[in-house]
Amino acid sequence: MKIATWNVNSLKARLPRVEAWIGEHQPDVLVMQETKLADSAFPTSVFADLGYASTHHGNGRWNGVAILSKVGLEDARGGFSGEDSASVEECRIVQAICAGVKVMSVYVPNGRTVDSEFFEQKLAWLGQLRRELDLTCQPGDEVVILGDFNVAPEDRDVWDITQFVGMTHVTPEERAALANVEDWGLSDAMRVTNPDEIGPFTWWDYRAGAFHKGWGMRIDLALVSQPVLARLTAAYRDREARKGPQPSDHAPVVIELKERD
DNA sequence: ATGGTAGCGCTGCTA
Repeated sequence: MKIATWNVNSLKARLPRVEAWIGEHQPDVLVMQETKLADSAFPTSVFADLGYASTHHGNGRWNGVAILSKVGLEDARGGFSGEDSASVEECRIVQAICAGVKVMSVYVPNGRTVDSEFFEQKLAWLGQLRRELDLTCQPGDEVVILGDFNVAPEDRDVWDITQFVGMTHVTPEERAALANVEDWGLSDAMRVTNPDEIGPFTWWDYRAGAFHKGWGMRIDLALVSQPVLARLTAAYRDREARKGPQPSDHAPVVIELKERD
């Protein structure tokens, strides 16, 4: 079972590349972030023609998350489960059961600057994500949270930590909020399969030729529960997808799971 | 060229 995540930075702008990527990589499940679409504009039929059931949670201009699956899509639901969560959620989470695996597509708030209200909202959002796990499932379940976390878990997950003094994505507060999610019972799949590497990076700024200079960050993650970790055979990012005309600024991350024993 | 680029959508916001 191949599960992929990709922040597409506008599905309208990226649809041809997404279709091509699906054709080449044939994921069983593909989750996306930053579709920037309203639900009514989501190209359900395009993906259906490719063999995928889909669910989308978006308002239009900002954010927007989706799940595509050709192995079943049950109990699809957008937003957090707790009451009064709509204001904090902002069309940044959608989930479904795909072939018995609880799959979540998340787009964690950017945080902008450490002294802003948006930074506090980012930390609160990650707190809500932990609460969602506590409320809706157990660590012994098969759970995968994939998406753009906008947090680099370690210093080696950015190209030059000295460039990040006073910046978001690397602060102890953000890393603690991410760790609090992982402490529920999740492992960072890419780090498990690449224990000694720098990165590998999944995002490069469009500006200043950052991609070609290697100025990237590893902020797109696949967090897996222990039963999923036991099935994990590979985790990687597709750097090729960042190349060529009109790329997203993010590369897809893929995990592969063996059949259940 | 003294921030840069991309997307949305039409003015500036978000990343």
